[in-house]
Amino acid sequence: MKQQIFALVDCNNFYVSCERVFMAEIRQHPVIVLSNNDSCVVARSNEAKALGIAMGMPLFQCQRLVEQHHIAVFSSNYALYQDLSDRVMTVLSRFTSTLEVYSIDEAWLDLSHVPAEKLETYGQEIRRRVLQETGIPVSVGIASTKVLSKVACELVKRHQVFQGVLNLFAWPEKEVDAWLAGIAVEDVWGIGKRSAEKLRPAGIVSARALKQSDHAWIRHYLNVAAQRAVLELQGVSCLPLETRKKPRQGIMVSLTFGRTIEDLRELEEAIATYATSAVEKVRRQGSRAMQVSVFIHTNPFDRRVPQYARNATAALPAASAFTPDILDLAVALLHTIYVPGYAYKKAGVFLSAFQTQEVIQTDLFGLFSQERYTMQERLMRVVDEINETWGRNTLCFGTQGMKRPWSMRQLRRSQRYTTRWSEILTVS
DNA sequence: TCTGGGGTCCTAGGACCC
DNA sequence: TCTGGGGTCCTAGGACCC
Repeated sequence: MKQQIFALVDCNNFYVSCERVFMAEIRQHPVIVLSNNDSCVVARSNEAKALGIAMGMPLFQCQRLVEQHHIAVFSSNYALYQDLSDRVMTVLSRFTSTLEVYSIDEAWLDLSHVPAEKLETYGQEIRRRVLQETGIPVSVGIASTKVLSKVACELVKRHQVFQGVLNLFAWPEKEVDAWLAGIAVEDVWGIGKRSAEKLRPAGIVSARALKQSDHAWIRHYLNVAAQRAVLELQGVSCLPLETRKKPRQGIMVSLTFGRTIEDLRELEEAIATYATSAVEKVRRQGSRAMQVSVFIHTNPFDRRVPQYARNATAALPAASAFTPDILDLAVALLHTIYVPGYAYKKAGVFLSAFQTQEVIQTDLFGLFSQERYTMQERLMRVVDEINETWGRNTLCFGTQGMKRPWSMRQLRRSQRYTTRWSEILTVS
């Protein structure tokens, strides 16, 4: 069988790069992007990394660095990032018939159709096209397995000399092993901090040591995921490309509030808002949900306030993607777990036990008739279309509240340049 | 003062069945 | 004295990922 060729394309500091596309003045400047509520750092430019800003660091912990070095700070602008991601993926799809979109900023391409001696050039061409058509810089790692292509990408980012593309096929194994020795075992895809801690006593601290270990022993000592990582490092492909988008098995919407909430009425608004958004996602993937879960909790970081956390789950009488069904149950569940007197900081709604919309479950009494489903579906389609065209929550349910004073803080969001006419880039 | 959100897969253990 | 054994399904929790 012919050797499969995997190319991983990874957008460099993706969220930062998205902001830079529309703001020439921050292209040479340290930049960070924050998580919801402007709390933690989730993306950093190379300049910001060099200044010592760590991934996941709360903003207040690096506030001084930010001021000292005039670091540009952004709230996350998911509408912008998702749209630019879609454009990047469109460009990539022209280079292969087999594309796996792995995350918002990464994709695997099957390059088995490219002759070995042209791989490097092909990778460079991918980079050039993506940059030219979207403004996003990417790194390309080419190898015989997914894990090795991840390693290649990591090396590209560490060493300027590769100029954005590393094809591991072009290097002797000895050379590759020397590079692997410089990569910590927890930086191997699939090996996390916990597993790395367990590997240390066995003297396995680098990717090279992991590669040279006995995969059967690793399986016994850790688990099957770690075993696959070993085999993949050895060039045995265990993780195939997955091009079919599998429908989600569960859909979660959970957000930290901009401030704490004590009032049941406000919690209802939050739960209703999250439930509405979750069921929208369920409809978008063509499913109906049978099971609804709700959770609320106080701020676990705040030691001074009494803590409380609970969740509740219940099943609907029949699977539904009709917002009022989900909304009613979610709010009812909230009532079963709400206890007054706590300062709630976060809540969430989780929908699961999906069925596809082709399946119609009817019952003896005609409560869930075909007509009823059709009517509900039509109504939801109209609501979705209006909200898509005129912006989220143009049409919404009363329970969601109007002002939503608890909603998240996003003080530094850039314009949604590519998805809202009113926010399009102006040139003066 | 200030600490993200949304997923997947695997495993162990209990319930249940024959 | 001595109290089977194997299979399946479900659930909760752990680990990992971006």
